[in-house]
Amino acid sequence: MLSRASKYAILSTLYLAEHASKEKKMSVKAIAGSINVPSPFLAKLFQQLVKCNIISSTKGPNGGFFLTEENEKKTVIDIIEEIDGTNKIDDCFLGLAKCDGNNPCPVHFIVEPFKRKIFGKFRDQTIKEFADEVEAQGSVLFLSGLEKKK
Amino acid sequence: MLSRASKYAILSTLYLAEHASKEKKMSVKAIAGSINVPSPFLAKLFQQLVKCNIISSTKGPNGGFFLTEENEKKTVIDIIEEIDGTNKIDDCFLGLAKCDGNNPCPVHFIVEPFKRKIFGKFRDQTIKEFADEVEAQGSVLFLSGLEKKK
DNA sequence: ATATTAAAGGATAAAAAGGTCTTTTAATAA
DNA sequence: TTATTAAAAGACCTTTTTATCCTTTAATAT
Repeated sequence: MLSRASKYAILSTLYLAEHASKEKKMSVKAIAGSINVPSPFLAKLFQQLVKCNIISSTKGPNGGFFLTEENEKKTVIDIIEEIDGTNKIDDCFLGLAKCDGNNPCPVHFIVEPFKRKIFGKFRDQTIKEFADEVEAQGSVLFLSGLEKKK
Repeated sequence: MLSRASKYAILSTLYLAEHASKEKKMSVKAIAGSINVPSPFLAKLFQQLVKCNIISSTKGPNGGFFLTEENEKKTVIDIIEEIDGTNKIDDCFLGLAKCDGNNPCPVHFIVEPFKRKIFGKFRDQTIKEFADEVEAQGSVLFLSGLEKKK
């Protein structure tokens, strides 16, 4: 459903929202190390995210990545659409080119409500809101290994 | 979530259940043509499915693929596990290596009920039962294009 | 100003997934 | 028993995805 690339992008953007700020920018390496993602790959993804204004960066000493208030208003759907492309998000679970209520695949009516729910959340919650919820609920953002001490 | 290969395998097995029988075997080409799947690729998948006794085949004139009563008792999960491997089915939506109630990814509690529902169905319904339901509900099995006339 | 730091950019490599083709084997109809 | 048919087997090829590396550019601390 989601490519590994967009999973990385989502997790690291949420991580940025939680741990970085204009005053405390984070380097690719630090983030990649924290959430356990290959850093050169993440660097590429971040280039893309900066270009489309989902995250921000500055170069040089004390440079790094962070979110502006504008960035914080973006959504997870924005990330997915940027990385995976608009079209792929809503693909039929069984691969039918045209799958809808009139033309349902064998699991359409099970998958539909789930999609509605998760993409609704991804669309309606800002990154900031999402990150706050993640923090409040103690959700996990690192792919593997043990949590890094704060 | 599912590879294209296992999507093809599921759709074509359901198609077999509905349209083929010991008396009326179907060739790869016929099936591939009907559901709009590349036939050499489907041929490879069918080899695998025959080996693990999910579908059956005979060679020669009037040969082809069909389901025995034993085959009909297999499940969609059996197909997925054979094609994609046991492990991949239940992967975390956001790619966490270890994602569960104690260690939830940010969308765990949305994804969990969906997985429970769809994999429950895939596990508990036999291919035969599933195919009958598909037929009763008029679900679509062809990937693209128009339905072939019977 | 200059050295240093960290992102940007571009080129490439490795791996996985998806897809094709040709030869061999086995069943059967004639 | 032979020609024919259709699957089995195995070798390839292509595209996409994932991942790495090296050079350039731009901040900034000194």
